[in-house]
Amino acid sequence: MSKPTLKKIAERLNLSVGTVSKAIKDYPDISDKTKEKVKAVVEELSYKPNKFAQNLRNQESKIIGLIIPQIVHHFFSNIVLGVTEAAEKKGYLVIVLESTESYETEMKHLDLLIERHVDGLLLSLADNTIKYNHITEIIDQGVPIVLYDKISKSFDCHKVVIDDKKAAYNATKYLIDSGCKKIAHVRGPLKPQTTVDRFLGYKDALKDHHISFDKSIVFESEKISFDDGKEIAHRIKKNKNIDGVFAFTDLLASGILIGLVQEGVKIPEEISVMGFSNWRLTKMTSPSLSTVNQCGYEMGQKAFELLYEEIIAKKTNTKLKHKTIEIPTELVIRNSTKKPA
Amino acid sequence: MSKPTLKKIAERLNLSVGTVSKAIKDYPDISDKTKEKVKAVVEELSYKPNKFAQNLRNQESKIIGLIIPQIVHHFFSNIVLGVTEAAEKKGYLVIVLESTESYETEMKHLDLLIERHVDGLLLSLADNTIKYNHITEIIDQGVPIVLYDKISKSFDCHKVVIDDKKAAYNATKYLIDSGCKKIAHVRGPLKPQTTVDRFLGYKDALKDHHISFDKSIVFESEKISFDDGKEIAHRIKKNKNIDGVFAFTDLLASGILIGLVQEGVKIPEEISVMGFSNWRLTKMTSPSLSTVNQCGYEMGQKAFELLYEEIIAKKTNTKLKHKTIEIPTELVIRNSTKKPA
DNA sequence: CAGCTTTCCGAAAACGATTTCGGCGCTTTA
DNA sequence: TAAAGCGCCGAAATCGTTTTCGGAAAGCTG
Repeated sequence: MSKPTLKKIAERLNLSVGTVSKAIKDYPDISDKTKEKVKAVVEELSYKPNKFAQNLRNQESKIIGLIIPQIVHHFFSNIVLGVTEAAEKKGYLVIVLESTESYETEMKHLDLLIERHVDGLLLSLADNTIKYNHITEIIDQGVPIVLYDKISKSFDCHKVVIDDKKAAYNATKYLIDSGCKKIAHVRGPLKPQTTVDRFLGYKDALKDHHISFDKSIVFESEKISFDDGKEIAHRIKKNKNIDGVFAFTDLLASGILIGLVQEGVKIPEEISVMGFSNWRLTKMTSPSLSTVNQCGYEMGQKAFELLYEEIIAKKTNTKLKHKTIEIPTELVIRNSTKKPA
Repeated sequence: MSKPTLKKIAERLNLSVGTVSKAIKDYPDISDKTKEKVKAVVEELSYKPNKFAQNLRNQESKIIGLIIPQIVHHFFSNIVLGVTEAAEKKGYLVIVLESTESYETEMKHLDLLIERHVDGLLLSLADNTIKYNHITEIIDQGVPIVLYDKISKSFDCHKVVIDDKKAAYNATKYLIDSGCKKIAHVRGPLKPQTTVDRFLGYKDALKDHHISFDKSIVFESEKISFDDGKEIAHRIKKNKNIDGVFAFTDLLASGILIGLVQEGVKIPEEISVMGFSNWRLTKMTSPSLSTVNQCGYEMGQKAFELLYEEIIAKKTNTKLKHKTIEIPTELVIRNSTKKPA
């Protein structure tokens, strides 16, 4: 009738619960004969150990927490997928919580997860997180944690990142190689590391190819919206010399692209447009948008694998050297950029 | 030092664990004086009850399971968000698992969640799920479950759906009202209820407005891809009379839209295009795509609320009449459709 | 003051699984 | 034959909380 337990199996076989438990887990001090008997009953009743009891006894939940800035976002939902699948393979389930880019909810959700005794945490910092006490506290408590995507160098743990600078460098280089002489950059807000790194990659590429950096054709978008992109497109068009645009992210890039098209600019003949992130929509604009692919799925996988290392290290009481892994990016060339000669 | 427990508080105050527990939970048989003393210590040590022990004792996990066809999808990730936030308000956390539209993984993941003793389940059926034994078993076990989006009428439980038929009716009606005389429909595969319902809504709208149904301008897309849409656009263009298209989903609709534009068709002057779902990208095509908005967030919220009812009903041993809630949709009119006179 | 009700608290039994420790009975060895 | 060894199993503590039941002490009545 009700759920089978060790006790019931034990009573049925005239054994003690301890013996049954050990038989199931193949302890060497149980004879093969009783092991067989026990396993037969286990099979028959399709016994599954009670997770609540296991959790309490073993002091582990086999659950990890994943804090994500916004789930409604192609890149991030891919991360969720990568984490979940990697975790499942090792017998872990995942609780996902949004920080909505807010420091307060980040803290609140971190607390919620700690309260639930998650075995580990995966965290991407909210944009307005500038104090890290809540995180160092967690580390001090000994809870395994891995940072991904938006990280900080202020503390020591495993990290997984996109090499934004290198990716931006390559994107800009591609524009140069395809003949662009005056390449504008549309960047995001000042603070987040990602916007800074992409800007630096852009700058480095110019420098390495002897194109002088021109501050006046670096546009800053505060809101990073599609409409913002359109508005910036207008300003770009006014500057007759610009023949290439590298945008901080696809949302902006697509706004710029559509904006330019609507103003009658020929893409890519007159202006090449390059985005960043490989959002789903980039395939569907016309012309389709060249961009940089960030593999969220892979990032999620790697992040979990590192976390798993931490968890094991904690169990076995070993200290780990913390590393920072870079997930490679790749250019996805579509029709918004000219082909190199 | 280590985590505070009831025992430690009890020892410190020379009380028994039972008393401390009851003091914290404001049992009437504890004097106000001891309650105060206990609560002071609780505050001081910032005691949090151990969830593992609570779970075991109370036989509840305060976790619900959410099975979703594909998380990497605007509509579904909004559902995740709606569920998570509603659950959080009631003290529940959510474990999200993908079925990837496969019957086998749906079963596997359901099992995984049951094993973890989730307090309830939210499920959207995979497309190729045709047997329901695994679900009726769960219902028989007494696990609260609510079906959302892709449901089946084969068994009795709370359900939350979009009224696809009505929504499709309204979308088609809008095309008719704006002057379209020959409206094509691009539908998905035969089986899923959603594609059938949308098709029926389309048909009904034609009938109510005395437009004869023409089987030859109903196109079926097996893969439901952007490229499929483009290919169908080609076929639509060949049929000189078609002046309106209602597509099963935005992905197809955008493929059709872009396909038609590339073939030189003027949108919406020559052909109006209407999508379904209000994907993010619909704002960004040119022209932007008119569509039907499905509010995933709201659906997620409602689904959890119903599940919560079930959970409470189970606790209090009451039987519920099961209902099916319809989440309203709305037309989002952009530039791919003519304005009604 | 006997008998009664309150008021307040403690003991202890759950919830199930895990693991240590010890011990019984049998075999081996000197 | 006594000592030592080994194979096999059980008892019991433990994880931390919840809740029932009972009982001691205090207050109240007639």
